[in-house]
Amino acid sequence: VIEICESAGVSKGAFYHHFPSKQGLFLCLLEAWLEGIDQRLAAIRSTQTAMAQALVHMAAASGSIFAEAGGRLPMFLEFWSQAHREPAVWAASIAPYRRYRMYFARLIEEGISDGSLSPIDSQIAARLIVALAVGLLLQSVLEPEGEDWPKLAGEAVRLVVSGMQADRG
Amino acid sequence: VIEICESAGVSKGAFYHHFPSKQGLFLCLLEAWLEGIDQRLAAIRSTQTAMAQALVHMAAASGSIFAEAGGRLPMFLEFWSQAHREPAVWAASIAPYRRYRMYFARLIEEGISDGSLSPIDSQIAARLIVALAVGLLLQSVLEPEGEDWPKLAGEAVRLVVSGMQADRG
Amino acid sequence: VIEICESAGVSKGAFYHHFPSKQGLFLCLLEAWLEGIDQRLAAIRSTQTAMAQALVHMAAASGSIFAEAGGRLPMFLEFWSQAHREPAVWAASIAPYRRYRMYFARLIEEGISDGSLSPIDSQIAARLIVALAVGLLLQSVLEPEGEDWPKLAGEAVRLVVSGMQADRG
Amino acid sequence: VIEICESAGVSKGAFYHHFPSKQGLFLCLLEAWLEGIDQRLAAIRSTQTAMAQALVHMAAASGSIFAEAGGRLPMFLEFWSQAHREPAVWAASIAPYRRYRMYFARLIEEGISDGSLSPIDSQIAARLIVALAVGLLLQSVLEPEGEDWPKLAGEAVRLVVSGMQADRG
DNA sequence: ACGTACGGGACCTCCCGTTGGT
DNA sequence: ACCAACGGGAGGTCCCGTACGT
Repeated sequence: VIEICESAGVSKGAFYHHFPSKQGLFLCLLEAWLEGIDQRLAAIRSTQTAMAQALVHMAAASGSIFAEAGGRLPMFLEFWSQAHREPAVWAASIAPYRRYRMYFARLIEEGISDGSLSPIDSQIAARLIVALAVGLLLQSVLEPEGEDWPKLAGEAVRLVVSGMQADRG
Repeated sequence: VIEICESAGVSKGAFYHHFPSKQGLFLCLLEAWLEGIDQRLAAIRSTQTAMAQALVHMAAASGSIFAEAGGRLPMFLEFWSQAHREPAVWAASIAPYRRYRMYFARLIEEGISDGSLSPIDSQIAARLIVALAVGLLLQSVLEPEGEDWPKLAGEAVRLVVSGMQADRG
Repeated sequence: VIEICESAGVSKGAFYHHFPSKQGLFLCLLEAWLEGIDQRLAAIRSTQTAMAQALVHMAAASGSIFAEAGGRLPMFLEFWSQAHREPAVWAASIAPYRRYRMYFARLIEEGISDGSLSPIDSQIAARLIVALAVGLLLQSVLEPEGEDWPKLAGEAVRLVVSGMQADRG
Repeated sequence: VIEICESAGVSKGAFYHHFPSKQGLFLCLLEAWLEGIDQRLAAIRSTQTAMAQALVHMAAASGSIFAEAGGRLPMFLEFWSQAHREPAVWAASIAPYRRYRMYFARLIEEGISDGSLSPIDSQIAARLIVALAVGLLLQSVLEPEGEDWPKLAGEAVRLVVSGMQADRG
């Protein structure tokens, strides 16, 4: 907290006037970050009619997400490793996980409806997408250099979508 | 550390007699865990001729891996969050990543050779596999209940392999 | 201080506009409280001719004093504990003690004069009265429920006055 | 806590190795203090056959109690003014109050049995005794100089016992 | 090999009082 | 008269690792 306040050029008193706790700040930052991601995803979704194409575009356009993750994920990892014991904070921290799972499940169902995807299990596919995204984000944070992560994400999702189109159960 | 020692029924003195530090213990645990995984992967690989099938079997047989991962989340989080400060931890964190990436890249190349997979980019596919595995593991430890993770992993990998077979670039 | 202000529905700015400090408020409250007590004691005293009866009536009529004391415990504790560090607080804490001691000493002397009390040491008796009053007040705020404190105070003082009448040194 | 540790010549680490919290230390000290008082009271009680005399002796022999109070009560007052919000600590802090009330109530009942006291309400009389003791202790702490508190306590209790013997309800 | 007591220091949180503005 | 934002610093707690004994 001292470090944060010094970076921001304010005092600890000011910090605790604006945030109920250190975790309160992190939850705010998390929320703001995810909101930005949501907006970008929604924007991409609205420009595409076929869901299969929308998913691929989302991955390919994930440049800003990877760029931001480099600065934020480490912070959140540290936060989570501390907040791990407090149920309330913990619940708020993993809620986004579930949200994205539902979000992508719905996208996939729409993709099945519009015919751009095979009739696969949307829940499984959504977990796959989320796991892939999280896994790639983690890798990118651990090895930020020497790899074009957005491009890799695009290719990977293209491959997965390819499977979603080909799969016959 | 105290918590760990109490769980084990020993004292801190005994702990520091066997391990150089807390991170030292975690490194040991990680190493032992990965070694076990390696052996199981190798065993599965040796029973299958077609690589595509081997990958699916690996995922489907991941029950013990998921079981062991449960409760290890704090360790992972601590590792990841410290990887940015301590080079030793960073090295230990990414080494397994690299190893599995190369391992799966080779598997995929063999799969392409034996015709069970399309001629895709093995590096990209390997990263996809690793990211998917890590992402699913993370999901499983975040929500350990109410889900058959090994089965889900099997389905997910089947979907991905399906894509690896269908993909034409 | 924040708590006080929130209870009052004002802000800290308003508080420090009206009071020099937290202790300043407490001094005001103490003063106002004691003033009210003084008036009530004087009123009772004026209705009684025999001092022994006056004392018993004062105790029996202490209902409002006990009622007001309820919830003031934090204030008393803060006062007492700070009296050792800050001379100003110390002075404000013991002044009422001294005043009441002298007040009751005079009452007792008058009681001896009018024959309603034995010729006891008025200083000692006054300290006894004050100590008893403070002790009962403290008990009442520690255990506000399940006890009729004014009645108990009346009985206790009757007992003490009984001793003051019987005592032969 | 820093202050305490510096006085004791140990480190904070050592402190929290021996006590669960600062309040834990205070509760230990309180317990030790009260235990000493209990022993002295029991010793006096055992040397006297008539309870009325025992009470007077207890008060007259309270020199060590007053002497110790000067050093400890301020500490406990400060402690209580902080622990005021925590129910568990608070309960442990006021329990002695109740214990002494019961203790003296029993003493008084024995005094009534042995004929050295009139048949008064033992509960009321016990509260009176405790209130008197606490009130005198508080006064002695606030004004440690210029007064022979043990002697005053002896005289006061003699007066009260006098009332307990004379009282006819 | 193992245990107890301890050192040292970081960390979050709290809270009184001030300040500039309205 | 009143308020939000803030400064400054004390304070309790936690926890990794060490020292010394057995």
